[in-house]
Amino acid sequence: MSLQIDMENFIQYFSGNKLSIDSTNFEKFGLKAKLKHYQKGQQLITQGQPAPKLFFLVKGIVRYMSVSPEGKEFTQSFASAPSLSGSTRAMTRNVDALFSIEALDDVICLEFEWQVFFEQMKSQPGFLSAYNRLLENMFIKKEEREYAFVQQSAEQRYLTFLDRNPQLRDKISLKMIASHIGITPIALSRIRNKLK
Amino acid sequence: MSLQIDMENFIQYFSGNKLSIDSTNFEKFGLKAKLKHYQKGQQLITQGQPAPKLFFLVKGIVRYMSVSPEGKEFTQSFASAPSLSGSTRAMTRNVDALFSIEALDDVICLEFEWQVFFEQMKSQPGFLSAYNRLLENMFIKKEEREYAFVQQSAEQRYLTFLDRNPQLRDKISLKMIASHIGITPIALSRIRNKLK
DNA sequence: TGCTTCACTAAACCTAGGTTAATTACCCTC
DNA sequence: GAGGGTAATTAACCTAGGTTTAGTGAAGCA
Repeated sequence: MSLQIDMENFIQYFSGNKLSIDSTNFEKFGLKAKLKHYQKGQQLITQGQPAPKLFFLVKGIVRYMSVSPEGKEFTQSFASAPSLSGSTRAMTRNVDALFSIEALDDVICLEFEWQVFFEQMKSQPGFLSAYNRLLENMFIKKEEREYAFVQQSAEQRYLTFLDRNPQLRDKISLKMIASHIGITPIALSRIRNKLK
Repeated sequence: MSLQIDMENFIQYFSGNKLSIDSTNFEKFGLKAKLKHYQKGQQLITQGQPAPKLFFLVKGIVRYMSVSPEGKEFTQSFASAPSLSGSTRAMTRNVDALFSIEALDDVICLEFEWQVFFEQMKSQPGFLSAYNRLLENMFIKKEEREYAFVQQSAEQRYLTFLDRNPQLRDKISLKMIASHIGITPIALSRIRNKLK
């Protein structure tokens, strides 16, 4: 897989988010990106450590997860290629990451230094609007999740999850789904049993 | 309170968010804003209805709240002047609001049509960056809240709330705090009793 | 072939928080 | 100052989901 093709995907991705940049214009930017490969289980960023990087997933699936002081795992979200990935908080505020991003299968991605990326991109016409659009979407998703945690039962959250993420169904374990919807694997097993 | 002073606050607010616009530049924009007054209990936007407006709170406190199909209230958040207010989802996606915004005391605010506001502002140097910054902050807050709901007990969430919102403490009822941290007023009363 | 590890399930028991209902304490307004 | 609302508290009881422990089956490995 050539870098050229990856950049095409990247541009495509942003185009879908209403960013109009022609690819020649974009090429010089490509030089700043590293093409990386992560094996299943490896971490792209690590909880408690600086995470100044932005990733563009070309292939594979990742999971955002953190471990509480008491040792409980929580899965904030999943992301599958093609998509942008990284910790907004850690990148933009220059603080340590509150979660890790871990590869759920073999992952190929482009890696950018956020500060450099943002400095270069913010002058590109349309970039800031595309980034706004992205942030709005991210915010709206979190809002929906907040609502689900407070107003819905675990069973409802599980059904919603299945409904919205059919492509993940066979890729991730019950344990991960459970920690994403905020219950224990045992509780999810009970729910499954009840549903069938 | 003159409109002029309100615009000053508004500019000030954005300046704090790294937007540099000189006030003369801004004046022509001011003509598009309506200065509004809401009595305690009135709604700025209403759940289930279009909410294309952006508000700049000049005075007062509001609460974002929704009622579930089963009739349970949930308080998404509070906002006190000076700050921007509105439903990101409803404004930017042109859909009905999922929550209401209700005045908790007498509220004075500037009211903008989001579409017009955004169209005019997006060409102002610095505005898109300021808006990005705002969205990032909003997202990070929701992330923290998501984490709290999953990893913390109701008691911990209550203590965090008190800690972070000392200015709200005497302005809002126990019922509202309870519905904000995701429990019933009765449960919160028990927690208070246990704590004292 | 056995040994280990990990994913999932199942049963028994526990607890945080929900639900219902009663009680007090306030404000209102008439 | 008598009624009617609403806010907060308390107690009794209930339930969703957590915890502990045990068991099964598949995957990896010596």
